Amino acid sequence: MEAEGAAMIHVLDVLRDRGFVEQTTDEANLRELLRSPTTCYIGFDPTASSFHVGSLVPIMALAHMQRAGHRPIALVGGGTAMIGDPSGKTEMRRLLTRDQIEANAQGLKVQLARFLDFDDGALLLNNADWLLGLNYIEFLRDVGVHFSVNRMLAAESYRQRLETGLNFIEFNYMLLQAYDFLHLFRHFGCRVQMGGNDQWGNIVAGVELIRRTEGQAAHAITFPLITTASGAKMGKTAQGAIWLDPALTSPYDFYQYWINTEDPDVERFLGLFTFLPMDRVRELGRLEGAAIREAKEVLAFEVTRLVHGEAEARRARDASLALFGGGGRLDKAPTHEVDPARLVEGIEAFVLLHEAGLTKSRGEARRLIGQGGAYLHGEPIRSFDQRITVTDLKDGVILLRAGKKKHCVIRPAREG
RNA sequence: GGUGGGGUUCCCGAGUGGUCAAAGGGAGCAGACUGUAAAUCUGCCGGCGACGCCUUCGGAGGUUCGAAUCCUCCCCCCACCA
Repeated sequence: MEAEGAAMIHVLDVLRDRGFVEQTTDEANLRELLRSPTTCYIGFDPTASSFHVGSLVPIMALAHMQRAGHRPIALVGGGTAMIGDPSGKTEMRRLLTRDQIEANAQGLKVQLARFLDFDDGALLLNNADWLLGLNYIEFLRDVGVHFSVNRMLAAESYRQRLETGLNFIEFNYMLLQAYDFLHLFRHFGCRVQMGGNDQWGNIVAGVELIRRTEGQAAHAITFPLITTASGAKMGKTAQGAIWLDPALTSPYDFYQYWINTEDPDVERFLGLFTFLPMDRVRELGRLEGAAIREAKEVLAFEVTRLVHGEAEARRARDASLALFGGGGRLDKAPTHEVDPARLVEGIEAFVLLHEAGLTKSRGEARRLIGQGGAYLHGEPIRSFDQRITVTDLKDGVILLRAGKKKHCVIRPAREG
């Protein structure tokens, strides 16, 4: 790989350029280290069977590493998940059983495989493999000795929790994560750990542990906390998290999430969540006014393609264009089927709106209609009990809309 | 274990016998304005074929014509002390 090395941009610059880097340990040495193939890792919590958009940053970072010729390790925290990382969080996490964690880890691997090539060096490990068998006394003697409680208490990650209460099990989290790093260093020659900036203290604890026990240098790279321009956490909406699993968040909804990106975030997100060349990213970022929608379409399409594949991305885009622009196909749009017999009689609008999942209750549907926010084929529905019947079918479907963005295609169910 | 303070609708947080489905703020939703963006203004914001009915104020009982509000027991949380 060194053949084209001269022309290649250093990974660190790639990451920095794209907005991945918040802080690093001693940059000169890190930079030197990364000139040759290096093993690096990021830990992921198996607290669910799917990643959500918030995990895309570390996943992309690992992918960039592999593209640059390094070996990425995705470490599933099967052991640490049984404890719960207190970093930055105000409440203790609920503990999971081994079975749940195992099942979750399987789901995560499938998703990671879209970004990492496990046949070409990338590894998926589970720290339960070495943490669960630890002997307490030995651990205290070998690892515990290297930690100063005073320093741990000074760590930002523990400071907040000190005010509300931090229990002993959580207090040990830093030691275990440091031990993970040491283990990976010993068995896989891993020298770099990456993670969110809230992990800084934990990562550096590992770096120090390696230096003290092995006399070797290891490094840390942390990512900035990614929030939207208005301060919301990435991937969280009022409806819940945006998942990568298509069974939890449909490709259409996933695509819509990105289309609705706030203007000031577009360029930053293109850098973080796509592999588009930065020249192209900056070019798209320069678009202004309504033209910036074009950049959002590129963003939405690219991210959806990475996560769900080309075909699904196209279908999501088609459905989006069909519902919002006209033209395009409705195949993948949200759909609700009703019994044709009921359409002959007619279904009250507020009932149908609720059934189609456009409102949470019938009462909400009534209010929506009352406020003029419910539409039938683009026309406001006038009264809450207006009957929707077969005569409302157009091209075999009825298009309902709640507000500006929530659509549903009503289809008569086929007898079969 | 002791003492004191708490658990209210998605979140924060008022409310100490009726006027409470419960102030205020946030979040969310809709309309206007727009570009499927942001900001702003206005309205909505437990459920129900609905000017009424039903279910909510940690849980279970009780007092009362009437309880989120009073009493009893229980559960949980926090602070200080041990």
